[in-house]
Amino acid sequence: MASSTEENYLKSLYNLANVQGEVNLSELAASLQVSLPTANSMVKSLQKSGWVIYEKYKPLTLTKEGKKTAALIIRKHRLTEMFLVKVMNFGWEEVHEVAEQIEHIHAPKFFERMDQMLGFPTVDPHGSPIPDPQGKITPLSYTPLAHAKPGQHVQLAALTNSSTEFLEFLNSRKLSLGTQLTILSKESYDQSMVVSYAHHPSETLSEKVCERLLVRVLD
Amino acid sequence: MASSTEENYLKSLYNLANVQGEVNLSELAASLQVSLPTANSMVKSLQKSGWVIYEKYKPLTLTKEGKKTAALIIRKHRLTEMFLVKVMNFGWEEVHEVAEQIEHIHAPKFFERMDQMLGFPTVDPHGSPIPDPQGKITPLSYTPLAHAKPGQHVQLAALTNSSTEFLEFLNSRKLSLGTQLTILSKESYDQSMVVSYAHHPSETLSEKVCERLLVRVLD
DNA sequence: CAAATTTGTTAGAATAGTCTAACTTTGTAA
DNA sequence: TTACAAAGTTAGACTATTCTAACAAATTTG
Ligand SMILES: [Mn+2]
Ligand SMILES: [Mn+2]
Ligand SMILES: [Mn+2]
Ligand SMILES: [Mn+2]
Repeated sequence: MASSTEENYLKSLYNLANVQGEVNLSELAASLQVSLPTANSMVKSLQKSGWVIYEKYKPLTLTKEGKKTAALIIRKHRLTEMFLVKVMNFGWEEVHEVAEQIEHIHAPKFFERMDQMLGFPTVDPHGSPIPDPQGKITPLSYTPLAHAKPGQHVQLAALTNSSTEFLEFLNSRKLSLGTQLTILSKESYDQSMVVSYAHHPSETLSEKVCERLLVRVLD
Repeated sequence: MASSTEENYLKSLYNLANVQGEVNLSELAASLQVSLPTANSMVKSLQKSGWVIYEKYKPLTLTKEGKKTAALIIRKHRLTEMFLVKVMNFGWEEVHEVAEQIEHIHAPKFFERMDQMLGFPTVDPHGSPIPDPQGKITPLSYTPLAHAKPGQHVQLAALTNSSTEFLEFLNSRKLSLGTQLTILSKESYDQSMVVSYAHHPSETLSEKVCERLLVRVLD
């Protein structure tokens, strides 16, 4: 059984895994806000437990078991976030910190019951996919708003970043998942976009924001 | 900030405190299932933190701060149990283990929201009082069923023991909080009682059971 | 390529929480 | 009031998780 600490390491490794599925020790240490030697020693111990493949000076890879364990923690995290938003009426900007703790609760039935009460959701409040009970995850293929063309109609489907500040920015603009946008224009100088949506006839979004908004193209 | 381990020690000290408010180290160690030296060293550290009054070879007492901290953890525990039963449809015999973990979550708003969704309950699913947000607890004054007299009408109000086995026994007899009982007779040989209640014209309850059932006398 | 920089490793130490073995104090009972 | 038992303490050790300082390997740059 993984400790909370180990679970957080596995989760970071899973989330950091890029195309190669490889992660540098430095990235891992930075993401968990621990020193390099701390990450180094934990990685060795995760290897002993069979969750990580590690060779001196080489990048890290999760084993099959490690990936599954990580995915199941992410499942608990995202189900919790959905539960907090849908059942307990939290805002999407308030749920991450609580979920960061509740994901470590060992009580299968607790999460099964959440899942059931929520009607077996497939995405969390930020549009990220919820791994299934076997740890399988269906990656969603949305487009960054930044890639959309003027004149297109799109619907906000997910975010590539769910920091509290970003979520509060979206709240301030009344942007939420499902919001339908029309792209009015794109400024070629700074890649900012002018969009319109319900009660907002013209809103300018910076490139940074447009990169972080994932949309479903409607036409 | 107390660690989960420290919180469990405070909670045990609080629950073990007898009339004098004093607890022996052995009781504490037994209740937490740790060795005597483990409890001894933790007690010293709780003293350093100002939660416990301790002198070599003397019984232990919680400080005012220690009592409040303990009561607030118990509050989280009992609110959680109530939430699991009322909102998430768990049985009263299933909630203790989960609450034992969730009581350590640091997220005031999470518990405030539970409280609100539950309509600010004053007792948990086993009839134990829920401390208020200031850590104040209103002790309930119920009578053990064992003290009731034949002919009396009583209502099941709380339990002095909430072990899974006992709760499953009560489930098997369809006994739950609120059940109204009529005492038919008491066997002077073994102190067992014969009672009747909805759809149960005659049920015999052992002395052990009668001691653990707390009732409100209706007439 | 050699130097500089970044990345990763090792050594050594600290804290929290736990244990067993050995010993001491306190309380009980003959 | 001594003797035994129960309760409590100390010493020493172990694992988990973390750190800083010192050093080494790998990578990038001029
Ligand atoms: Mn999250
Ligand atoms: Mn976490
Ligand atoms: Mn309980
Ligand atoms: Mn607990």
